[in-house]
Amino acid sequence: MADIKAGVNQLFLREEELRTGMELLFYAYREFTAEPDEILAKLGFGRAHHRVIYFVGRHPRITVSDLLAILRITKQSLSRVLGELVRQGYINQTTGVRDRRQRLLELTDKGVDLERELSETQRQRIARAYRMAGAEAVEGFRKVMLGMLDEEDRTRFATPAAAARLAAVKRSG
Amino acid sequence: MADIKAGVNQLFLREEELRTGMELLFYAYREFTAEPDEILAKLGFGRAHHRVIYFVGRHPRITVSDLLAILRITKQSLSRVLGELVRQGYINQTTGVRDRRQRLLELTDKGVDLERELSETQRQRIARAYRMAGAEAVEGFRKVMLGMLDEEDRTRFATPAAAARLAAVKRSG
DNA sequence: CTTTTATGTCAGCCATGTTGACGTGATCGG
DNA sequence: CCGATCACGTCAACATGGCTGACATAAAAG
Repeated sequence: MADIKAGVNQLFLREEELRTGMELLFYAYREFTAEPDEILAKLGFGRAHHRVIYFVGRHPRITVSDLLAILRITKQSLSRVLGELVRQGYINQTTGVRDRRQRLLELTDKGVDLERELSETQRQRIARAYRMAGAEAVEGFRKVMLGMLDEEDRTRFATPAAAARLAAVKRSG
Repeated sequence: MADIKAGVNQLFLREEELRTGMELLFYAYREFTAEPDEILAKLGFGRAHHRVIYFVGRHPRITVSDLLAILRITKQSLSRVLGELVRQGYINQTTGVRDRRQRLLELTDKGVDLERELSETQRQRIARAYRMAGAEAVEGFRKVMLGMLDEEDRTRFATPAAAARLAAVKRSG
């Protein structure tokens, strides 16, 4: 009897704990995107533009295919926002050297400026959270977040060196 | 000279660390929503329906205003999805007793079933991440995630007791 | 030389957010 | 008790950003 009650109670606590985790993710993500969204709106851009600018900034000379794999959207969806960013001078396209079918993407100076402005508030938010929580908590945060990813994506974060090697192999324009 | 180099390097490490955090959030959220989205699509629903079902399930007899405050969308946007869910028998509306202007929302049995099905994969994903990371890491995860929220939202998670009291006061239909 | 690949483009659809205007019934404050 | 405010609903129009399907071109690969 005591055993059963303990079991049920533990199950309840467990579910409550998991739902708290789900909600933390929801609220954190919502607030994480709110501030850049305001800046973007003034430029006539949306969150999709931000994602493109961010990942092109993060992976200079990335190919369109690789960017699509990160974003997990269709090329038609990407082309709309990417096209605007190129036409308005935030992103450059250069033909790949090794493979001339590729269009390698990179931020212009204007693009770099915008990227920094957009991610500034986000970096500050994370920096604040890291400071408040402490180094040990940050390590725990990373472990849990990594555990949430599928195996495939986890490799992206395995070791910076490994990720860099991977990226270099795939690029090599 | 050595001091300057160290400073610059530390700045670089710090920014790299923050960007890794940003990306973890992006990838985790993306994968977190992917599986429920598939189930929803089969029913002709979208992620917006999921959010409504989730939070109504989480806060039985919640008012429309309170739900709007959680979701941070307009009532017109909410009414579209909420209306569908009510018409299709996933959610019940009952007139508030203390304040007859209110429409208190709660899941029907059908709604509870769908909610469980939708959140099942998400709970599994979090449970797996928690197991892999360990109890101490989970505590760190929670600390960091809380630090990402604005003060206002943080209170929602302060202590379960406080949150329950708050909710009870606001409801009391 | 044929096939596959990387990319682009046109057209149309859908989900979900927005603003603005307006209506109804319930509550509240003076 | 009456006017203001509040909770909620609804109609209309629009924007963003996903999607599918079809088709085109140039380069690489076999």
